[in-house]
Amino acid sequence: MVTMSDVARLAGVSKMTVSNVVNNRPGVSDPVRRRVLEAVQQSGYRLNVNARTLKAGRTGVIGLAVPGVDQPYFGVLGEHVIAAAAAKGFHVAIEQTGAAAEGEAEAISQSHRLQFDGLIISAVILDPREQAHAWADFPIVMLGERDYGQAIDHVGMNNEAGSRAATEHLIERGCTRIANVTGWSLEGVHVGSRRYRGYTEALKAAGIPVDPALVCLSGMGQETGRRAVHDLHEAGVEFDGVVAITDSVAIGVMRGLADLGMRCPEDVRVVGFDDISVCEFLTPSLTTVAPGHRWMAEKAVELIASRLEDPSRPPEDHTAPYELKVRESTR
Amino acid sequence: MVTMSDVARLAGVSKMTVSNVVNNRPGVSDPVRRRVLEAVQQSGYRLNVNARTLKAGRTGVIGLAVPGVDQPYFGVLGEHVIAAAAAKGFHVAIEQTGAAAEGEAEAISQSHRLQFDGLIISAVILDPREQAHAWADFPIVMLGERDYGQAIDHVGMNNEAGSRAATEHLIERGCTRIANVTGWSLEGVHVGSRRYRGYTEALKAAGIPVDPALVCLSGMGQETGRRAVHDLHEAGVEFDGVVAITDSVAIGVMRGLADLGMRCPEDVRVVGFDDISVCEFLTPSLTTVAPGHRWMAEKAVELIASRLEDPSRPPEDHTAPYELKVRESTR
DNA sequence: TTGTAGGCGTTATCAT
DNA sequence: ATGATAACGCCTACAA
Repeated sequence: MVTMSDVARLAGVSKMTVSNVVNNRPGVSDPVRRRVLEAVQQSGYRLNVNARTLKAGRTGVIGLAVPGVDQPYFGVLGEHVIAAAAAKGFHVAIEQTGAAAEGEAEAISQSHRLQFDGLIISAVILDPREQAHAWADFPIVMLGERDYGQAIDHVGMNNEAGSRAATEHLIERGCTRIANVTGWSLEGVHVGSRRYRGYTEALKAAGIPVDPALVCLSGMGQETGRRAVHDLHEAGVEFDGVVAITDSVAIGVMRGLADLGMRCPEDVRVVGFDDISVCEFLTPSLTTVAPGHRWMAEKAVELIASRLEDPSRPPEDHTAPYELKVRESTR
Repeated sequence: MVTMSDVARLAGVSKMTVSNVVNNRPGVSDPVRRRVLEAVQQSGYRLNVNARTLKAGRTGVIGLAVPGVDQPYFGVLGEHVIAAAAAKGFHVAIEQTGAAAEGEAEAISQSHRLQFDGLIISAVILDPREQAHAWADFPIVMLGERDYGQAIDHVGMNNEAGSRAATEHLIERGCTRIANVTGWSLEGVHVGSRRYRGYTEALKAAGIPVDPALVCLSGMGQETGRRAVHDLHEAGVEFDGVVAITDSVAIGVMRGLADLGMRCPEDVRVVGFDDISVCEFLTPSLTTVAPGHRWMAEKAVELIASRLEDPSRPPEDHTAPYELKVRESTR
């Protein structure tokens, strides 16, 4: 490996001067600078970031813990986090939690404080307050939920408002029997319960009673959406609209409708959440709530960076703007 | 930050003994070991991986350079690479190249050799041979293409055979006017030209002439697939089957067909490539070539690991098994 | 079994 | 403007 010392010898200067040139610091005369750059070229020298960060006490790597990058939503999120981090000179190491509590706890407490300058975590299961002891002044940004009691940096989206807007939209379109195909549970604070709340608020505001038969606890995947529709059908439940917890679930729902010969949007209107890129190209294209991925990613990286600069800064809580994208599935 | 010295002082031993205990090395008496572990507990000491790897010259991080994790195919690939790497004790840092030559060259030559133990790169544009000088004995695995002249470790899929199987399948189904919606160019060695070749082979074997009017150079996204269908239609070209270069393109194609009131599979049969998870849930579900993501990911990580152990090992070239998944779009 | 010395590649600090 | 020195936290090699 070519080191600064090698370059220094080659250029006939000291290590320090090489360091100054390589890092574009002032206080080096033009001739010397030229000589050093030439030596760098010749030797093929590359800065050893590891050594640099050892000195700085930083690694330059931000961890991003998500359930799985194979899920389109997290893929898109990852894309934006990587871009935002790159803009600030950070690399991103992606950790997969498998949407399991152990995976998430692992991601937080295990080895990360050792390798990463900060962690952006999209916790699905874990209540991070339970893990508070594990990180103590290590920069963590929670993504996707709120209600962490201001104890921790957080970037969320407005789940209630988004879900409520989606439901109101269906009501405006004339739906009266609107199903909510949501996550695993309505208890606690998580995506499912939040979005369910938005759903019920919209119904109540419109004077429509909440019918438990229309609420499907299904999970979060495509297959679960499909099964939910089959279940509703088999139970003889009538419905003319579906608010799905995510686009993936909505896609499953649309597929389930097709299985049963129900047309979308003529018989049943469907709205999703996330605005993954395939939505626009489905037939029918899928109406959805776009949660401002880029906005969230940039804010999250910003929070990590600012906490590194000032570890004592009080926690901040940000909420991304959302937008309802109306497409054919609710025409 | 708590260092080994701190722990050593606390336990009343030397740094070295702490190091030995922390790394589970033999040659430490039980009482001392216990005392050290206690001190570690009390102080909250964590090993500084950075310092260790500065010494060892390794970081334990493998880079994965892909066009973008927001593309479903690369999301799935990333998922498997991360899992395979984790099984061998590596972290994965994902780099995005944006499918641009600069991005790819950057990913290879710029700073990575400094941070990563190896790089798995899915090069879309770049011919890596042109960059050969840039890495010299840095473990790189090329993903997705072949014909790198055995100069470099490579894990590919059988693009020709897969595409040929897809085309043959359409022929068997009775299609006679089969379009190929492919990448940017038919020249050179890349996914587009490879799969185009498989397409032509199948046609020739069946005695069907290759009609240039049926070959659409469109790009790689959903939108480009849709536009290709519109273009064919506007040009008055008749077709009853489409071999799309990727599932994303195929999804665009299906959407384009819907735009124009053409039914799939009744009027036009469509087959994709990649087997991204949404295929199964589309209406109609999409027939596609599954390229063995997991197999490729595991092999790639294996190659990095083995090259780290033996840098002089000759380059290997592996080809993943593929499988045609027949679904409704070609019924 | 335990400790000491030296160095990995870089940078901050202080001299020159 | 440039250089010498001493860290950063750990590990290898050797000494005790």
